[in-house]
Amino acid sequence: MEQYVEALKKQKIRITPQRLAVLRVLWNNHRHFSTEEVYGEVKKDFPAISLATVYTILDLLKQKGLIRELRIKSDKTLFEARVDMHHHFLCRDCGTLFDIDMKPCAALEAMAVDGNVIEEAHGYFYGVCKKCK
Amino acid sequence: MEQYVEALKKQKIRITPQRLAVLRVLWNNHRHFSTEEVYGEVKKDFPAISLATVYTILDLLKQKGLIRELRIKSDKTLFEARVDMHHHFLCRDCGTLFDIDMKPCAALEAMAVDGNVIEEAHGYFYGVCKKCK
DNA sequence: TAGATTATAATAATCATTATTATTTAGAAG
DNA sequence: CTTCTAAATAATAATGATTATTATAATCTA
Ligand SMILES: [Mn+2]
Ligand SMILES: [Mn+2]
Ligand SMILES: [Zn+2]
Ligand SMILES: [Zn+2]
Repeated sequence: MEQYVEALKKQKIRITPQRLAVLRVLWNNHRHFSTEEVYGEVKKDFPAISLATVYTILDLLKQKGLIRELRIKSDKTLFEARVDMHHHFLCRDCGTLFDIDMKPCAALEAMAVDGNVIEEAHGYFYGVCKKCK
Repeated sequence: MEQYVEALKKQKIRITPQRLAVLRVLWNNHRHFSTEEVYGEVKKDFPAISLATVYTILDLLKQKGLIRELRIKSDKTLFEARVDMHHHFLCRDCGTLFDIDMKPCAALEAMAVDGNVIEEAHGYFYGVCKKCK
């Protein structure tokens, strides 16, 4: 309860029940959520919340670095609690989406050496997972 | 002229002026195109073409592996002629999008060893390019 | 050259996301 | 604790990229 308040205060974000609820959903479930899914979860405890508000809050939390945005599935944007660098694998058979932890890739170093500044790196892998194979 | 026909035949795709025109745009310009941009280019030589047709053709060419699809910019899908593995950098200042050539990352090997089959790998990098820095 | 199959053009529909705005709320100041 | 102002929310409309529909036209096989 208090950890969410702390996190928002640290980013100088006003404390509202809606924001706490959204943050709680993502931090309590280490999965990848679409906006609609977050909306569905939050509504359980907060039936009056508006979908537009969920969109706004997710965008805010992303800007402040409290959550991360994903664009691996064609249509919908996804969000997750993990903000450390990791990548994603999407199985084209079962549709499962899972995290991939990897060491900093050599390519990143090369870019930096070349003079560019990399602030974000997303590795999106598509294929067939070991279960489906 | 003949190379486009060859490419389509090899994939058992019916030859139509519209398909040749779309393929020509991408193969003659090594850039990243939105669907609207392809549409604009094709219309110069083919004023009667429909935007919906361009969407359909781009999807077909992608399925057949003749072109590649990109989803690094938030809203619009991009397409390009290069189908070999390479990655992309998007500068948040000037908006420039450029290719990054890199050796197969160690992460790919790790995935394969773990039993998954990777069919596609997209590295999306966001930051500030050397010009803007 | 004919005829079945497939593609195109025109247009409507979809649907995720964003914009708008009246109302409500958070939090600072007294 | 109460007041006040800036900011947030709810409700809803608008946007815009993509997809679906369908009548017409073109491809290509035999
Ligand atoms: Mn993840
Ligand atoms: Mn490229
Ligand atoms: Zn699978
Ligand atoms: Zn730049």
